[in-house]
Parts: sequence; C-alpha cells; structure tokens
Amino acid sequence: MAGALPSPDPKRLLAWYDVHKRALPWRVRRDPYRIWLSEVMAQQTTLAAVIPYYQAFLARWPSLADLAAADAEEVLAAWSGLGYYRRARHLHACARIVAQDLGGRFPESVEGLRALPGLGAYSAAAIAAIAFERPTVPVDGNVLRVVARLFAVTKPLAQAKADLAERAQTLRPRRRFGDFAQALMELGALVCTPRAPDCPRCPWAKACRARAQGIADSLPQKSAKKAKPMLQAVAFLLRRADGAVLLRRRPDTGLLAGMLELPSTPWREKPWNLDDALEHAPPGRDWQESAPPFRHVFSHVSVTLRVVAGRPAGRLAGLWAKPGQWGGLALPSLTAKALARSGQS
DNA sequence: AACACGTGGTA
DNA sequence: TTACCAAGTGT
Repeated sequence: MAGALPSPDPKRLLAWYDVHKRALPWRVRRDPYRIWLSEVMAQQTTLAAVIPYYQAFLARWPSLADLAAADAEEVLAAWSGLGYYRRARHLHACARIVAQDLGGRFPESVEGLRALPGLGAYSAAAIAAIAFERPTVPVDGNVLRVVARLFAVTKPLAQAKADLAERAQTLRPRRRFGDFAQALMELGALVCTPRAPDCPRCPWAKACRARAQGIADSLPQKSAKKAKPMLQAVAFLLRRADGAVLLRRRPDTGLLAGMLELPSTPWREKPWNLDDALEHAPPGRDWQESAPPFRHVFSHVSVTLRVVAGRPAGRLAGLWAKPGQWGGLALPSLTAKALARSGQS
C-alpha cells in the first residue's frame, strides 16, 4: 500500500511556481549582490520584515563595492531593529572579503560561498542555485517541513535533519535550479504551512505520504523549547539640558553585541529596588520613573525593564546623543522602546 | 545535538 | 497572555 504514491514531479512544482510566485524585490533581477543581501537578511526572519531593510540597504549601498566601503558601524546602525546583529557584522566582513580579496565577484560554488562569513549550508546553496544556477537544493525550514511531510518522516526534526536534507536533493530537477529552490520554499510558505496546510491546493498532494496518512499537520515533529529566564533590570535615562541622552556600548560578545543601550543595572531574576539599582547608575540626581515597566522578549531570555530618568550631576564624558541622531545609531529594539516610552522620540 | 542569538506577527 | 514561528549560523 505504501508504494502506491507517485513520485513528486519537479516540473509540476515549477509550473505551480510560475503561476503563484510572489513579486519579491530581489526577484526583479538576477544579481549576486542582491541575492546574497536578501538571503542574509532572510535568515530566521520573516520576508515582511526583510523587505524595507532590503530596500533601504540597496538604496544606500547600491553595489557590493559601496557596502564594502561603508563603516561597520553604519552597517550595524542600518541593521538596527532587524535582529540577530551578528549577521550585520558578517555581512560587512563578507562584503570586504569579496570586494578586496576576490576581485569583487562572489564565488559561484557552494563550497566557495560556504567559506564566507555569515553563509552556512542553506545560504551557500541558495545563492549558488539562485544566483549561479548550480544544481543544488538549499534546505531551509520550509524545505525541511515540505520534505518531512512528503516522505512522512515522523522522527523528531532535530534528529531527522540530515536525512531530510538528503531526501531534498533527490527532488532536484534537471534544469531551473534557482527557480526550483525558490519554488520549494514558496510552497512551504504559501501552501505547506506549519499550521493548517492547504493540501487541496498543493501540486504535490498526490505524492505526499503524510497527507495519505492524514498526519501532514502534525509534521515535522518538534521538541519542546526551553523556558526563557525572566530577567529584571533598571535602565537610567540621563538627559542633559540640551536634550542629549547618555548611551553606552554593550560588550562585543553575547546578546546585542556592540549595540547601544541606556546605562543599566545587571539583568537578574530578582526584582530591583530603586536604592540597590541606583548603585549602578551614572552620576545623576532627581531620579524618577519615566514610564511604566515593560517587557522585551529576546530569542532566549525575557527582560522586564524599568526606566528611571534623571539629570546629570556634573559634566559626564560618554556617548551623548539627541533624538534626531538616533536613526544613525546602532539602537536595538530594547533601547528604542525604552527611549520611546520615556518620551524621547 | 544543543544552545546562543532578535524581532514582530499570528492564533 | 502565552506560544509558536520565520528563506539559519556559529560554536
């Protein structure tokens, strides 16, 4: 009974893609720089969030050489709000390597691309296929899900990844490798969705073992996620008479590495009382709560931040910035929220 | 294999 | 409100 299903036909998926593909900005032209930029931005990030950043980067740095010539700091600032900031450093480092060491041209092979900072197995394969028509099937979260369902792989995702990636390669067409890569992801995004897959509209419905078994919506099997520690912190908003606010730079490793923040207490599980918190404050006076506490959720921790505002006691050295300058600074969402909720916009 | 690493949208 | 999740990478 298990052998009664037809094999998934690549041409059938490509025909579906020709009709249903979305008009994404990086599909306007096949340019390795633009494809690379879009792929790095799209890592673990919804396309809706990517598009405005992609447009802004392209407008500001139209070519690889432009981006390579930029300062790392301005790239980080332009990336602000998109998250996973290590990507911005890798992006810039990669631009410089390609511009300076590789003659301004991206490697065209998966292995060559894979050696560049910020490009892992998925991104290297995606760029090789989409920009250079290399015969490879990039495996992202969409593809893992589609393949897990197609072959009814019930093993937990973490243990099945290698198997699923291998099976994905067997789906490869004879031509149109770039389109096929995007078609597979588009299928996962539009039809073979995590919840409530739209099987009746799927070009591969008849080949899908999970659908045949009625278990499509339960695949792939994911393991439970670790609970996030709930941390507490108090941030200090020191505002000068001219409106400038004191910021500081975070350490160059770890969460929000190298990004700017308000001076703050350490983040800990136990709530702070104001007196203890103020031992961590920069020299100031007239401290008072400037907004209700708010929660900000990161990938692996959750922080509840209280913001207290005060006036500087004396002349303080440090990074002072006014509201008008914030667009050019590396402000993560946590800092942006703290400022906005304290009326500093 | 498992974990660190952001953010905002959706149910 | 909680929980899940998105065109993953590096360690």
